[in-house]
Amino acid sequence: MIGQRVTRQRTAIGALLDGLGDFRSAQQIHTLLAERGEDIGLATVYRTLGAMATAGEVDSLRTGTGESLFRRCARPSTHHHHLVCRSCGRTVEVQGPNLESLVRSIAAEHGFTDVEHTLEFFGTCQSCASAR
Amino acid sequence: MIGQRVTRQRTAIGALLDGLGDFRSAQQIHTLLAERGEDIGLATVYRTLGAMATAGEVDSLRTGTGESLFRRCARPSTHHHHLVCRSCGRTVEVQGPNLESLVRSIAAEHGFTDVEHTLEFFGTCQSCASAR
DNA sequence: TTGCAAATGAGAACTACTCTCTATAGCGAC
DNA sequence: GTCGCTATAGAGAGTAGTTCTCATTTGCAA
Repeated sequence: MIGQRVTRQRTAIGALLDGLGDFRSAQQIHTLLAERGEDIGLATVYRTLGAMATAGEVDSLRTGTGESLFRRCARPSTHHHHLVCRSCGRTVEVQGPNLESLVRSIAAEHGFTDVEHTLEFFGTCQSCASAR
Repeated sequence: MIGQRVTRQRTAIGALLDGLGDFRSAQQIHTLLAERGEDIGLATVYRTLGAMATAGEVDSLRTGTGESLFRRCARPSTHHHHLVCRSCGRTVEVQGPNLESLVRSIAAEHGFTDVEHTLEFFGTCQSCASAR
């Protein structure tokens, strides 16, 4: 997993993420764990999710309101983007345009290095739209 | 400008943004105003920038750390993206790929509506790279 | 079984932002 | 010019989300 030790907390967080298809906030994950009877500190949830995101084991993104969302992705290593429902978090992986060459050319053109990009799509999914 | 009244505060914020090419946070703008002798409340800076962003008078984006940055753009109405230096905020407007048709097709494919997208580039500019 | 560093948890702290409420001040009418 | 209405401003409290601190616990190699 992340560090060197396998703990009850990390195992529980990993297991929860495996059974969860959609993006969830750290707070939601904390609540879901509590509902499963896993009493894990919020700080530990944040720490673990952060470490997993750094290790590339989960994908993370930020909503327009500044909240971080996490999700275990089917294809963690390959580059992809997400279409996320802004009300329920339902997530679809989408194959974005290939931006690698664009990134390289704009970086070179303007003398920038270490250029990263963020591309995410937010919308309202069918069931949330009809629920309204 | 935004609402109906022209106030000292709004004029000062507008003038500052005009002389500023790069993305700045609300807090930085507040500090810059104070350095110019404009004693304007932080809440007013936030309110004004928020209103300007809603009105399309300034562009806003969020950094990876969840901070909102603001900038008066050369082409406010036309759709464009930004390459932003993560240490000094230096900004270049870039012509991104045309995502409109992609957005429409993925929205239709997955039954999503009101789909928006965010695409920003963050890097290190030449002077910040050599300063290190 | 022991020792020790990694990991946890509770709660304080922090950051960025928003709200509340009273005072101030644009600006159209006179 | 001045009056009056009400949009706007400012101070400071409040909020949400996240991170830090530090004492305690625990995984795991020896």
